[in-house]
Amino acid sequence: MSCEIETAQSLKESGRRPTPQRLMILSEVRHAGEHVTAAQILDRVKASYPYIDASTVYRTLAVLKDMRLVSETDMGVGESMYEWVERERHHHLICRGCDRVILLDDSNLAKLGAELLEDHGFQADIDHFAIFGSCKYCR
Amino acid sequence: MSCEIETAQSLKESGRRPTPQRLMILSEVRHAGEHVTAAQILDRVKASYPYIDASTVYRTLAVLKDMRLVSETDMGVGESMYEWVERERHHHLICRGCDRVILLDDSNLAKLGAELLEDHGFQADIDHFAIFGSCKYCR
DNA sequence: TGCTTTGTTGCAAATGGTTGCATTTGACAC
DNA sequence: GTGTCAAATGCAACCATTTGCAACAAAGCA
Repeated sequence: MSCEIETAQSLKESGRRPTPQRLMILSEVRHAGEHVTAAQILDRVKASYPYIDASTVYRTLAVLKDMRLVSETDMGVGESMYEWVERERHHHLICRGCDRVILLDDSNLAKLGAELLEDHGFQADIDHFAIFGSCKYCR
Repeated sequence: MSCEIETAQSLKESGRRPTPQRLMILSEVRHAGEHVTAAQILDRVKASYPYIDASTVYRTLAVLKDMRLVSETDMGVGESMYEWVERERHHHLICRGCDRVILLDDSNLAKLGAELLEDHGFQADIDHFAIFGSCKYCR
């Protein structure tokens, strides 16, 4: 909960309040490496503030998702994975056969986004996709 | 539960059993119009067979999804929507602003699928995508 | 300063969906 | 038919997530 002044400002500007809870949560998401689950965030915030409730975590993540500061992705395990949206956008190809996860840079999906904009005037939020299928070894 | 002999055969061929429950469920999905929720299927099957359990519905839908006979899509409402996979594949663009749903034919996503196959040898199961974003009126 | 409005929280309860397990059923071989 | 075995079912318990609500706390305004 230190270098989040910028995000706090964005929250304020959209008529929301940068509460301590929210700052703790967003700091955790931001400084966790790749993907984190809501339960992990809850645990980590609880370490410094044990009174936080799971619903607050989920609600905050929804707000951050709305502001497109975090992405939520269903990677096929029981829970959603959350991630701070960095400048380097990426996606995942997930094999149903061997559960292998292949990293996919943004080029293919950026192309799709451009097409949707051109063909339908639709600005697609393609931040972090998980595409299921069969990898080359399992086909 | 009448014209499902063909599907029953496919079930058998993949070492699964075409049980009455499964036939009732798949008949409901097939003859419901576009998208149905698991709860709707459960209700409708219960009308003729009240002992059916929700878990059976979910498990059967998972099997049918596995066989790529139905698609499961998160359209942004709480529950997943299920749909019989017809020859005409399609997708949806969902506006976060006005909740408008734009029908999208398969061409753009088929192209993406072909690219993924070529670039990564990955056979993507792109049966029924829901892509969120902003429509031309809300941008 | 006090009053009101609005956003946020924590709690509890509900919801959608999954899982473990004992029991039942269907398919197949003898 | 009868026995065997794996697959499928129903039930109950469970898990992740959402919702309703009362209490509270900023922010805006008289």
